Amino acid sequence: MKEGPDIARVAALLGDPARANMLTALMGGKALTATELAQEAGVTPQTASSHLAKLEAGQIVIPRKQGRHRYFTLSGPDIVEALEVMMGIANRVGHNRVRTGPKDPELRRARVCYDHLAGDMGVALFDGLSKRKLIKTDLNGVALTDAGVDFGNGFGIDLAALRQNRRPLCRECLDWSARQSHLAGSFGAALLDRFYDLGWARRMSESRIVRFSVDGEQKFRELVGD
Amino acid sequence: MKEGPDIARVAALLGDPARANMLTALMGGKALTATELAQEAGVTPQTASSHLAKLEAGQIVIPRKQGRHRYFTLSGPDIVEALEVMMGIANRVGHNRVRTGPKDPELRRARVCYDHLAGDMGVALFDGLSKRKLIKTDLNGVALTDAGVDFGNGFGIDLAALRQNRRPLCRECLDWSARQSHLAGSFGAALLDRFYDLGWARRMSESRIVRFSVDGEQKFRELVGD
DNA sequence: TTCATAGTTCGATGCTAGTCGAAGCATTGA
DNA sequence: TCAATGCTTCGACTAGCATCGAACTATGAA
Repeated sequence: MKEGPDIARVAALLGDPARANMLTALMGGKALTATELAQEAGVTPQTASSHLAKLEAGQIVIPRKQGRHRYFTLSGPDIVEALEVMMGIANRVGHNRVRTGPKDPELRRARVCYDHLAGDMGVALFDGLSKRKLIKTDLNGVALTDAGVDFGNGFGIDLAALRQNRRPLCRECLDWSARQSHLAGSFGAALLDRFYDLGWARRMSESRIVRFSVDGEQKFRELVGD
Repeated sequence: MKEGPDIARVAALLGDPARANMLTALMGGKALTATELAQEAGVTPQTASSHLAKLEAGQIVIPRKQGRHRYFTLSGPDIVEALEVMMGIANRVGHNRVRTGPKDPELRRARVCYDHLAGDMGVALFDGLSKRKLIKTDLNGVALTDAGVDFGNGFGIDLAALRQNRRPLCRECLDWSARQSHLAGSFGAALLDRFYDLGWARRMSESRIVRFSVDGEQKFRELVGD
């Protein structure tokens, strides 16, 4: 190939299993150390180090030095978007991982995936909104229905503002614990924010766990029509 | 890696330069034969055949047999989306190709890129809309401004309908001939459709060339504020 | 039938990239 | 100063994969 890489270079960086595992781990939004990423990817620290060097050189991740740790984060929302789209493709064509997800039951139940709700409750949210016909899925993906727009506005979400953003309102994100879809996109993120604001749930510090209050979970169940 | 591939498998398929070239060629929306794709990728037919077999096995492309030709198309809009996102990333981090694009001057000037306008006129459209402040670019990408919404509706585009779709309204797509951005997304596609409807331009059959009428080009120039 | 074209399969080659063990820095804490 | 921890560099091994020449199949045309 005389012509340089371009897409191929980016895709190749995401195309190694170890690196892909690291990047999906980083989708949680939390900065992780090199050692943590090595564990996530299931490789030795040496190997991880070489992968991280490549990802850094390709500007897929950015490192931040703190004491004797190096914390890594994704270099931008476009990386998350790329990972989400490819998860969708992998899901569509049936390339599914054997991996069943985290062991921690709280993590399996409700956690943050980048900026939206994942885990069993994330899946329940997606299914509930579908059943109530507030979102609909077709060949192209997920979209808000008219009823969904009314619902969103009534729930305190400024849909007009969200639409200003390029980011799609709704997107399917494959849940790596439940292996079903949950709701991503700016609307998915806004919903989680409202859950926080309404006091239904709060994010545990230093972790991806989202913990619902008893009252909040009750309200959540009503919302998803349980 | 004990855990299976998932994203990595998809990304790896897009991560080879020859395959990436083929796929970008297919973004034009036109079905291409194996030989044409071999030329696009700059490899021998044998090599192309092996790549196409992989892409087919990974369900990235779908083949259609016709006479003694095999025509390939992308397996879905999500593939286009993935390619677009990765083009955006490659552009952001400065992984640009040396390749300067097609030689045919008509192709360089105005052509279809999947379903929107590319080439010099595509770039002019993007720049013109930016200059008139109908679209704005920020960290997250491109979005319609309020003025842009008014413009779109006035130009005969049903923005409300477009928003029903999950596909982002606006997206930057890196132009491989001009090496600058042109406007993709559902709004970009709708604009090109309007150009057709208004008789400003028409798509040449069996080619990606978009040919503007004299009058149409005049109107187009006014539109982009030249 | 004969020839030309489109495409694939096979086999050989050569290169790249992922992997890890061992050793080397660097930072922190005692 | 010494030890422990986090991370990287070096070197060696291996496997996989892209690549192409050559031969083969299939479709279509003369």
